[in-house]
Amino acid sequence: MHRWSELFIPTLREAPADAEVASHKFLVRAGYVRQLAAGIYSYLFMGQRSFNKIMNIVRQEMDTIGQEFFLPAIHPRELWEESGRWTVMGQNMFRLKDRKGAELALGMTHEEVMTDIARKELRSYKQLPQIWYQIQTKFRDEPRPRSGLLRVRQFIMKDSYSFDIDAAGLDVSYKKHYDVYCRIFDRCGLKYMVVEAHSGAMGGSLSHEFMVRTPAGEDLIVSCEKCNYAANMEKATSQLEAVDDLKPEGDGKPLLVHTPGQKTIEDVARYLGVSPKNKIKTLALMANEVDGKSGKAKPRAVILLMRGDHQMNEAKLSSAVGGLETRPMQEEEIVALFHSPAGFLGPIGIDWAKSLDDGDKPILIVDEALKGRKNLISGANKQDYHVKNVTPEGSFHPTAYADLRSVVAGEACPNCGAPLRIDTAVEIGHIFKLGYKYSESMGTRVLDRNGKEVMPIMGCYGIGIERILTAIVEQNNDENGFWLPPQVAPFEVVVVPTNVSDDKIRTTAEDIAHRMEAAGFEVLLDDRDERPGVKFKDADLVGIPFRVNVGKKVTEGTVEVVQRSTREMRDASISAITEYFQNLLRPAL
RNA sequence: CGGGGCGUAGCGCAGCCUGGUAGCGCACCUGCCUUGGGCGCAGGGGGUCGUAGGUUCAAAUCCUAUCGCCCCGACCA
Repeated sequence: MHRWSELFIPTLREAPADAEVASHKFLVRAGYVRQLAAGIYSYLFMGQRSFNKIMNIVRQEMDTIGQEFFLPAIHPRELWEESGRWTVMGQNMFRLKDRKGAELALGMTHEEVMTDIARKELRSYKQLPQIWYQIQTKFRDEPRPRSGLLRVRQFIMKDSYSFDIDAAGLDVSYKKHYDVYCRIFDRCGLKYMVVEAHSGAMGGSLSHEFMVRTPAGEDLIVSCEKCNYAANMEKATSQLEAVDDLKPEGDGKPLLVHTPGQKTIEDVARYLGVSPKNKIKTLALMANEVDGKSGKAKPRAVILLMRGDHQMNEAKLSSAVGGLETRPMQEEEIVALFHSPAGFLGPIGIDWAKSLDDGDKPILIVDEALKGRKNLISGANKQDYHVKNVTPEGSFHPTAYADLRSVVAGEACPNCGAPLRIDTAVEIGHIFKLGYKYSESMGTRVLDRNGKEVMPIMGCYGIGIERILTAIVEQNNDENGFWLPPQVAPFEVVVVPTNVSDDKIRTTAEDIAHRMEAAGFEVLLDDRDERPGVKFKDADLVGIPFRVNVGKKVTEGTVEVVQRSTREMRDASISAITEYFQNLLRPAL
């Protein structure tokens, strides 16, 4: 029997001053967690019970498609050098040395370790497919931990990895994860959405994120009001309304116009009496290209053209340039390439690369929204001058077209045309087709049915355990506290005798708690000698979905059952209390 | 890493400007009282004022350095 009087449930009347988001405030106030350092938390009794229940759900569902492992948290440097991520991960990886001076890292994720097992053990297509998973602590030295448990430096993740003989096999493993993730989040009582995600620079072909809408979220997701279209901001697109092109002026060839002192898009558009939609925005960047052979970084100019009223999206840019790092050009670099000061840049008159591999020539990437447009206005690469009659493919030739533009709320859904909305959200799960990256770099090979050596194709799949709890709290709270669904709550029912000095009330509460526990319910008996108000406030705070008030009505043979989420209160018969909760919590049985 | 803010009792805060050896509410302990929404009364315990150095007869208070935490931004396969 769990007696509140004997447990450590340190509830607080006030939240710590540095807690901002609801889940942080309430998980601390409810005595679930305590902070040890920035982004590092201790999980106390109530928190740990809840995490255990969440992990059990994850484990049960994952066991239907995969096998549970438990891998080390400490990894040798050499392993991460093989995949190339020892350097790629940079400051985000916690690193340490052992007494002999050997370098180690705390695992941020486990592709390397899993792949190491795979390459050493897997020999034949007959051993595939495999899905291996674990529930393990991950370490990431986040530049800025924040929002309580939402962005931390040590956290629990369920991560799994699939190995398949071919892309069709990966499709199956991927789909299995997709379905299992839906079941897991459904069982956790979450309202979530699945969005197409930016698959990164690592050659991944497909990726979905499982997102929970909440103001506390750090990610932006775009979704359609009408159809089921949903995508990460980094991936989202929209239908654009057609724009009327300007009429050609003069002979239709590029025409120099004097625009003294007019530098910004708005200035120029106003000065020339046109819409920014007919103006080309020129963004000048430098990318750091790493030479495959020498390993040396060399700068390469990357110029972007966008419609005047559009905003560039960093992640889309990153995809467009194959993951190269970019930075804005310095003034001297701009002058060197365009022979013009910033503010009057344009694509005309420069020898652009024909492809990304075209020597050292500057790269010109043009946003899809400019494809097919005519008679635009761009800078003239000359102080105080712009050019009219600029037409892609006619006046200049892009290296490539790409989607570079950030979607704006209210634009039309690419599927159905209804308005799109943009919300902040928390990522609770991510599934990802990895492809051959690790098989390739770390040398995993098996023989196919023809006896030929082939690389297995991989997928990786993650769920943030803490984020499930925090997302639920973000979704289910009011001014008094929060409520968890019974499947993930530390207790299903809290039994509250209003006055433990009253023998009848106390013994009835004891009896109810014992009978319910015997019937298989997770019950917390609040046997503290406190005033009812104190106990009710605490009961409301700590996330338990049902409360049984044992009070004066015991003389009538009844108690009150309160549903935390709705505040709905009903009388229930003391003698039939276990049946009451059977119907409520175990309806199938 | 850039910008801002904060470190005084378990939690929330005042005191600092104008130096004189630390206070309030809640929590905690004891007793009485009370028992349906954080009751009441009385008594009590607890703080090297983040740390180190400096100025001064005297530093929570002024100066310097440093550490930590929070927020905004950058970053986040």
